[in-house]
Amino acid sequence: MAEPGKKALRSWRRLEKAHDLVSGRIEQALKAAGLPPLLWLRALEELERHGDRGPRPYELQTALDLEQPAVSRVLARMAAAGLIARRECADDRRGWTIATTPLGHEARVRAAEVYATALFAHFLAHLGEKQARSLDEILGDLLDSLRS
Amino acid sequence: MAEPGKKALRSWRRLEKAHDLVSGRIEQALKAAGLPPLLWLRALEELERHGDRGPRPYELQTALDLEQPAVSRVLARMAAAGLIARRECADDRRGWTIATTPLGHEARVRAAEVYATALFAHFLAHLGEKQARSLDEILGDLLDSLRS
DNA sequence: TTATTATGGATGCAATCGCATCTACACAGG
DNA sequence: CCTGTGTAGATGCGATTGCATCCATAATAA
Repeated sequence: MAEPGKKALRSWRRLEKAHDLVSGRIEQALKAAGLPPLLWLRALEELERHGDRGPRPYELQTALDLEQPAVSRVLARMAAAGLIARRECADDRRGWTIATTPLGHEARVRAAEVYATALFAHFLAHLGEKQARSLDEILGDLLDSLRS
Repeated sequence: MAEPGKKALRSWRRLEKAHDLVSGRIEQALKAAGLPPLLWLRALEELERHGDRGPRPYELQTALDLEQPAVSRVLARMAAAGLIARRECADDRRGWTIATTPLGHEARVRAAEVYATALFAHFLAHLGEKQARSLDEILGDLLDSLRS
């Protein structure tokens, strides 16, 4: 193939920079509001999605795309903070199921709000309708291609 | 303003994921080749750009977009690895100028090669010419808007 | 049953980062 | 010359991560 082209190379640098800037600002907004980091929000959202019987840690691993030790520690911290609770798992005594506490639910609601606001302020507000659609499509194709 | 729109929201998720996937793979390629991480490569490239009289640490800070302590430590590690050398700064005895060693130069060349190959394999090869141009433009506008 | 292997989770260790702080030198003003 | 303020860098601390390892239980097979 011919030279990658400067535009293409530059697009990667820009993607990196945009990611760093936006996620940095969102993280900062959460911290400023006295809320847990994005990762915890993701975990709480994933819990909520599971209905009555909370998921097992290993299920979160794929959903959050983390290494197993990372999951173990995040959950330990969240439990220590009172946002989740360990529930005995009847059919497998090695593991446990994750239950959201009322405190955890409240944190999730507030964090989601702050997150949405920050994401809008630091990303969505800077994109036109057409640009957003185009970006979504290009990145969707890219991800498909990367995973195949 | 109206609802952000699902496409727009999704585009952020996708940008995050694409960034994580691609940078993860590049980092992995460097490690597999026994080479230092991306950050070191960035630093070495920045040094090369400076010509004869190497830059001061604080100059790298803005170029690499790092916190000051991070710069201090990266440079300490790179010096320990023999890739750079501290040179006394005649006109300011608080600081020093950074000099690339032959070893550092060689590492930069090899890392740049691996980096380019990995970036192509894990990013550029998955983008069409038109998509790359569009991505570059959208992200360029976004960054301009974010920084203003 | 018992031995083997696989799997869910936890933990020890080294490396790294953000934040606050600290030291040393520079550059004023008096 | 001396004192106060600013700036270049380094360092201590707590938090987090990746990697390897370890423990306990499950599942399978002999």
